[in-house]
Amino acid sequence: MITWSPEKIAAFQKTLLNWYDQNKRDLPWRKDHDPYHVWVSEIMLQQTQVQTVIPYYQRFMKLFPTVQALADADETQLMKAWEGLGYYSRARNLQKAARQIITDYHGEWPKTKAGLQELSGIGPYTAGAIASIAFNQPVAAVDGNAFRVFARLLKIDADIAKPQTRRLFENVIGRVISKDRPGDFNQAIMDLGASYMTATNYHSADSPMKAFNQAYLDGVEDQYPVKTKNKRPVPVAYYGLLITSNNGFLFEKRPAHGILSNFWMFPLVKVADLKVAKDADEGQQLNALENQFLETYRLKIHVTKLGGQPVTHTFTHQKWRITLLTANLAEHVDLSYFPGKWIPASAFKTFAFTKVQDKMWQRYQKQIEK
DNA sequence: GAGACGTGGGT
DNA sequence: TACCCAAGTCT
Repeated sequence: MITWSPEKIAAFQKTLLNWYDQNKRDLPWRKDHDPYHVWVSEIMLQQTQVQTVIPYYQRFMKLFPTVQALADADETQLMKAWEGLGYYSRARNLQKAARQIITDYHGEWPKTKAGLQELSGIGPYTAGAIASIAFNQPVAAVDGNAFRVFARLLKIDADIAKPQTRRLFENVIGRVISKDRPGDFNQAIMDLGASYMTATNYHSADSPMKAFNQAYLDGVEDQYPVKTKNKRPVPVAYYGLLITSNNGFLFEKRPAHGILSNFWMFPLVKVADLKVAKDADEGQQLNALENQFLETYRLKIHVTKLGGQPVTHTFTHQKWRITLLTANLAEHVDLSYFPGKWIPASAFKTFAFTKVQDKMWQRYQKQIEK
């Protein structure tokens, strides 16, 4: 696949690292090569932009300065620290791995890529990043940047959306990576991918690496990388319930698996799950919803539609459209059949809210003011 | 190996 | 609007 001569590889490394030395981004997790710092930043940066991560990283390090502190953190505090960052299993796996390091490894980090991948939440990319940056191992760290950069440099036609393609890129990078400065090499590729060689609006003509960019030299850079398109999010309709009593709002603990798992949220009922005819009107749906609450939870509610447009929220694979309903209950109703509890608004700040939950709350307040 | 898993930014 | 993209991993 790669046809570069040893001389060209050496020139590539030298040009790249010289550029990196002069132009590397000054980021909070680059103050040292502490594996804990590298690790937390890499997890946060998965599918997330640098500017989004910076404040989260800084707060996280103040709250949990060490692997031990993270291992000891309580669930609520951890999720509050991750609130709004998304892909929440990252946070749970982070703590799981911290506990693995403390108990299984007696506080000693595995220092190889293979060893690091044994830890929860650490896959081939993150293992390569930690191994190279923190432990100076000459291994590839293939993220979206590396895929994009090397696909263009070498005009690699493999579909980067396919899992098997990773191996090809790891092989290529294994041949060109600097054995002296593998961590800096990998980070330089990321900085290159985030500056001159972005996905759209790239500026390869100004890039320090343009002489090595075969796609650019051939005028076909717009054809790389090759990547199959994502599927569009599936629309899902919900009723969102803001049920009040003198004890606050009724919250439901979401299931342990699936989207937004384990969060305490305003109850959501999928419209498609209501036992009504497909062409039922809204009145029939609300009636069915009230019946379902009575039968499933032994709760007799009378819902009222809240004014305003439904709340919408788009995830990677689903597009939620939530019609908000309100209801009021006496504080002494029996909640023993309902997987939830009353939470006063004054205590909301002690719970981690997901974005969609926050939108529901904002919309409710706005409508109530009227 | 395809699909699930959040959110914010850009066009 | 409706995409696509951003330092991926797990099942």
